[in-house]
Amino acid sequence: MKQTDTKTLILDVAQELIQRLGVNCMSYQDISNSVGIRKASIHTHFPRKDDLLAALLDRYSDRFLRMVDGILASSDTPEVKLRRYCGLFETTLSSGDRDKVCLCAMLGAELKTLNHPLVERVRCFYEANEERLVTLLNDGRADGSFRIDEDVQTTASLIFGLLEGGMLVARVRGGSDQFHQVIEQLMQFIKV
Amino acid sequence: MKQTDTKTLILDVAQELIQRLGVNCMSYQDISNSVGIRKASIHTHFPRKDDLLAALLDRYSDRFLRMVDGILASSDTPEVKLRRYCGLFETTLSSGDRDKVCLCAMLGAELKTLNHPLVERVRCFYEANEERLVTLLNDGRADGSFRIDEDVQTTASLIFGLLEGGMLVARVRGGSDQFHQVIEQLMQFIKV
DNA sequence: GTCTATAGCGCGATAGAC
DNA sequence: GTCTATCGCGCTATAGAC
Repeated sequence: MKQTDTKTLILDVAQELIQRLGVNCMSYQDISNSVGIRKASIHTHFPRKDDLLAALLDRYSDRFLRMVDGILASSDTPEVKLRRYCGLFETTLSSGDRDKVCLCAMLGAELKTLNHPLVERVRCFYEANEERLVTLLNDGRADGSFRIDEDVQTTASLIFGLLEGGMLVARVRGGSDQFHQVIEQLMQFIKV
Repeated sequence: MKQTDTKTLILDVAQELIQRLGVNCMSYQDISNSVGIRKASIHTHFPRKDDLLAALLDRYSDRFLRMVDGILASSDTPEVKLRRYCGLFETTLSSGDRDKVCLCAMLGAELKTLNHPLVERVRCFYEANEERLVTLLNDGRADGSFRIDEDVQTTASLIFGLLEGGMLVARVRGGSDQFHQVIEQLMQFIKV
């Protein structure tokens, strides 16, 4: 049973700050205050800010996609699987101070301020999610639970865009409650 | 015939910078370089940065909602009106360097870094848009062109969330082409 | 690995001449 | 209204002691 090391604590705090404020309002000083370490010491673990962001994105992407794959591998029906997938985004929005969005939603919005290696990571996260959605939608179409016309990829883009982008909008209006209803209506559109 | 004054030029450049990079990467120095004026002179027109942002949001909101009201007041069918409304967002994404999003989409993402008077303006923009959408959807339901179940307000939130939030996601994947297809599929969901 | 100290830069904002 | 000059701050990053 290993205790949480400093590196992990730094990543935890950085992630929370970005999810709330954005990458350009997350500073080594802010992390320093929360972790209880001097800001110069952070450079021991992550020499440059891009190193920290790359490590953070890799960790986040791994964790998130592992949860998604867990859902896909379950024995649930496609409809339940899709609901559970949407639930991942709902949980992010409603957890803690209720003002956190997906890490890659914030980074996507601030994409033009990121360096190339980070841009690629965000893009990969989006693509990986849409790939999983395509699989899920095809399964649901095969067993007759979803009514999807021709272009499954576009439907996947629609769903992901609504979840990932819509949570940024939902936060402005004040809530995960409204976000939940929107997702429910999306399900009605897709269900046969 | 009045020529474009400095104040307008400053707002134009500031808007472009925010739509591309976000509010926290828009500086008086950047504006200075593009407008061809020293950065100290900008304070003559907008003493504090929040003054500039407030004026910018008011101008943007007025212009955008005037276009929306123009669409609503036209003699088009509800379906055409909705397509034209979606077109406003498509145009933003495909104009210029193809990497601009709605001003209030960026500000919504960075909401937690804004001061209260600005937060209210973003919130009002969202509400005003959803109000117009509710009207449009009710019209379409009345004349039988839209098949919407019970909760028109939720459908409006869904559409606005997909347009406003989805354009942030679409920009990452590379395009207004994909965004256009997503909107087309949304129309298929809504049409009777 | 953590600390103190500091370099070097960009930022928003102000003062005062023209 | 625009300019030059400057202040004070926060930022990323580095150097060197412990």
